[in-house]
Amino acid sequence: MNPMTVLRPVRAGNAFEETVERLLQAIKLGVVAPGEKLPPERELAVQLGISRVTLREAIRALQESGYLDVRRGRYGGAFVTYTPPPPAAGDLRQAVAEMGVDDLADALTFRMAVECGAAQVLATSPLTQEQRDLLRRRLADLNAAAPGDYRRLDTAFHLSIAELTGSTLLASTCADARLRVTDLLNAIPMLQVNIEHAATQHEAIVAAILAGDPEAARRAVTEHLEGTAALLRGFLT
Amino acid sequence: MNPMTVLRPVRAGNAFEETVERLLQAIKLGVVAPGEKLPPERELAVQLGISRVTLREAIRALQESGYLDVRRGRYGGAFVTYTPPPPAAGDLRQAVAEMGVDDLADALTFRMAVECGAAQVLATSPLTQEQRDLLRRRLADLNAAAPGDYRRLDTAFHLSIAELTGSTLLASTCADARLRVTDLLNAIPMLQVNIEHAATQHEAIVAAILAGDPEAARRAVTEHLEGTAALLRGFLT
DNA sequence: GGCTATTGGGCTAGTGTTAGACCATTGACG
DNA sequence: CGTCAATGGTCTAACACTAGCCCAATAGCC
Repeated sequence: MNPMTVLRPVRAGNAFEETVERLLQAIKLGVVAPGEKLPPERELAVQLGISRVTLREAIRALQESGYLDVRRGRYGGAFVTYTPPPPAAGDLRQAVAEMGVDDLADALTFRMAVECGAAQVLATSPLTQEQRDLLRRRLADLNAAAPGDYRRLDTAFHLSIAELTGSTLLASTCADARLRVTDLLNAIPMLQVNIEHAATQHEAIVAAILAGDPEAARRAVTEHLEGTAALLRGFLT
Repeated sequence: MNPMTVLRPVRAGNAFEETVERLLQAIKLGVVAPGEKLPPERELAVQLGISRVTLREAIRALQESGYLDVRRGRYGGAFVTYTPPPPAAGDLRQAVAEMGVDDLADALTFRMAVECGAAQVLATSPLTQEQRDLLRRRLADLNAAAPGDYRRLDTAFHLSIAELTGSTLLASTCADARLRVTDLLNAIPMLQVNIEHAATQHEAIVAAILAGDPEAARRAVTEHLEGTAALLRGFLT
């Protein structure tokens, strides 16, 4: 048993760095959509389990980087100004290079495993009508998405699969996995063909889950993610 | 998208607590077997990314709890004294009660998803002869295990599946998932029937992976874990 | 039997983090 | 047009954590 698997760093960095990372997650994944604001500092600090001082440092850093617009007074707050930049040629190659070959392979493998696992588990669970409706609604939202909202709603759709399993651990892990490839996904131009192709695959995933067919669910998710993974791996020359 | 999924606590506790937890993982999972010693403090502190002072506090706590025997001087170190206690009647019920119903369900779901995902991914990958041999060796070790070594080698076998995918993230996640049910597994008496049953299932998992059949791998892991999960869920009354 | 490399034990000065209190600003509402 | 509740901005004292240094014990080796 490889000791590095468990005797790895206890903390990824200091509290400030981890907080910046976490807020960036919320922004980039669209948990807090552009134009919306983060919860009040006092509340958010409690949720994140850190002091308000540290939280404020992180917020200031994001403000200076142009992700947030902070306004004082009642009805004020930290408003999200970030919108994913439209991908330009060369962005993808650069994003892959920044990430590093090993980390990319790791991230893709990780995502494949946890998302397939989540879909399989959900397909095995008995679902309430409410849960079925939620899943279908997320899919419908995605299919009706305006171009600027597509990535965010795509994330929401994928994450809702993990969230519906009822496992907080699994949902967090899927969010983490997704985040590790967000910058790469944002660097891929959205072509109409691809969106239509993805829509078909999303339908297959939902159908398999609702039919309670774990194998079909697993296969549909694999196929869906493999498309992106293959594209990105193409840059691992 | 549920904000709680991403706006959750940044840190599980202070550095001391997290370190104790991590070392306990290494000990309970058998990463450091009974009688062996942890790496030297200076080295371990670097690996864990914490100061030696904090590490020493954690080690002292584990020493006082009877997990470690610390000896000074050259050839000294922190030796593992802990061996999993033989399960007694009532232990399981108590362990389940300590954990809490929701956390147990969460942990079981989580483990099911990530281990199935790992097995599926590994079955999809092209494996070198070396990797095939390692997997078979781990299985053989487990089958030849003395009673006192069974759990540790079982853990090693399960984790090697995730490690062989080459994804550090996935391996860590599986280790984490396994740990969350370790205390429960230790409270289950090991019956010869169960061991034989498990051995058959382990063979099926390895066979599916070596055959490159992701679906069979997924099904075999599901079946294997479902046995334990069903048993534990029986205490969720 | 002494030497010495390796290891745990302990100290200190400096930095990171927290909790809590109080101040400043803002915009809706009466 | 003033009030006020909600929010960001700031300060301080206490605590946690770190890096680096030196001391103490131990077991093997010559």
